[in-house]
Amino acid sequence: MPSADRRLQPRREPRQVRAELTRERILAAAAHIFSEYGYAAGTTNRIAERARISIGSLYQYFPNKDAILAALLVRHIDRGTWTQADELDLSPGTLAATVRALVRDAIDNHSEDPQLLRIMIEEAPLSQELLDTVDRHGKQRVAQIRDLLARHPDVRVTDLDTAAELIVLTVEINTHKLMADPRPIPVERFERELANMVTRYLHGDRHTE
Amino acid sequence: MPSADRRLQPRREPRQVRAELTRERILAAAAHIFSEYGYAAGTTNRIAERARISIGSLYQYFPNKDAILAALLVRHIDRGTWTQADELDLSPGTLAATVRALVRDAIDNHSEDPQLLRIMIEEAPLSQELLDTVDRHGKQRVAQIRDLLARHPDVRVTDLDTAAELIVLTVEINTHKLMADPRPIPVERFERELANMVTRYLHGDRHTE
DNA sequence: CAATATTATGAGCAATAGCTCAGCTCTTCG
DNA sequence: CGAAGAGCTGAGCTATTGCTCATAATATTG
Repeated sequence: MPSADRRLQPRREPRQVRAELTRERILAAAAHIFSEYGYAAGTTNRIAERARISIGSLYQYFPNKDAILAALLVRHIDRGTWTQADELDLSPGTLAATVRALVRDAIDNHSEDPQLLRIMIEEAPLSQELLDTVDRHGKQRVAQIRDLLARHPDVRVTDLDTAAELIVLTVEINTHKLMADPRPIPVERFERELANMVTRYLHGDRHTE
Repeated sequence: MPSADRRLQPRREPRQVRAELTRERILAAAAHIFSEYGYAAGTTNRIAERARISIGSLYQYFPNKDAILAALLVRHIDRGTWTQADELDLSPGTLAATVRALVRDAIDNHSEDPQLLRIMIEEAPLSQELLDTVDRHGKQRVAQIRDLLARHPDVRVTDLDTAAELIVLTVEINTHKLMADPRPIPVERFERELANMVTRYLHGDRHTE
């Protein structure tokens, strides 16, 4: 009843089932369109067309184009399920297995729609807020891995902070490229070697220090 | 004298010094603008403005916006100077030093303008031709590294193809992220650990195989 | 079955971008 | 000097895109 000039968030909440469905349709369509055309060429009209709704309806659910991609990103982050440290075997002699589990996690979390993911983080003009969200999750993940390294008896690297950062980055990013590119190398082989590399790094050895 | 309707390449060749200078000015301006605004928001008008020439002149040197970025990319690739295998010490016990040289190479080649480089390969709509050029250089680099691994007596990994691919990707991409991000970790530490990781991987060890 | 709230529609506005072209200025050279 | 061609100019055309709004359709409620 008061202030008659809001309209910051188009549509407060969907009240009917129909609305929920439409919202989902938009997101699904957007995922397809962005994935196929990229962010810039993935126009809102194209998204509406694919969702089989009018462009006007689309803008009742999202205040602008960026918000659509933001919703997709948040959804992806929320879905991302990494195995927790307490589900892992930390007894001596199990480092190789532990690392392999981490690598597999990364691959699983990127297998859904690698192309879309790439576009979300590489092409999209992420708002500061979104960037912060992504960053927060990244830092959390690094801290988690750092903690794991600290607990595992087989780990012999000294600079745990750098190691954790390096590992997360390496695993994440190699997975990215692996999924996005037309595989130049079989996934299993790549997975095995990537795990090997990380494992050997963590074991430390006499040649480097 | 014949066919009066070409005009595929605006401006065949600069005949006067002035023209060369203008061309350079455009490229320099474009590098700045793309680097600051990104590809989409780096408009041709902005580039012309920064180069202090008219928009019309710009289009006498480049047929379209993409061509400008293509020129920048080609230039970067051409400039990229990787140390050759025959400049490296391949005697036993030198693997750590060799790897460190490779890592340093990567960092050097990205230190000029990391932001621009990121935009060139991540945001730009590269033509198939350009993609091929990039790809060709990538493959060449991988082959080079594979060869190096095969020659070096300290290398104990068996799957050289996968190893080469993995190393190039890892080093390249870690460097990327390192330069682009507001450093969360000092460069030297990261460089050292990255080199350590690769070195230990190549040495192989008893824990993995 | 009204009356009201919610959801859907799509023509079209405003902004912006890539790019053209008719004509100008400057350089070159006999 | 002066003519011819190389190089430069920038208003503005064309196309596209994100997004609005007046209106209609559908759902809900009393």
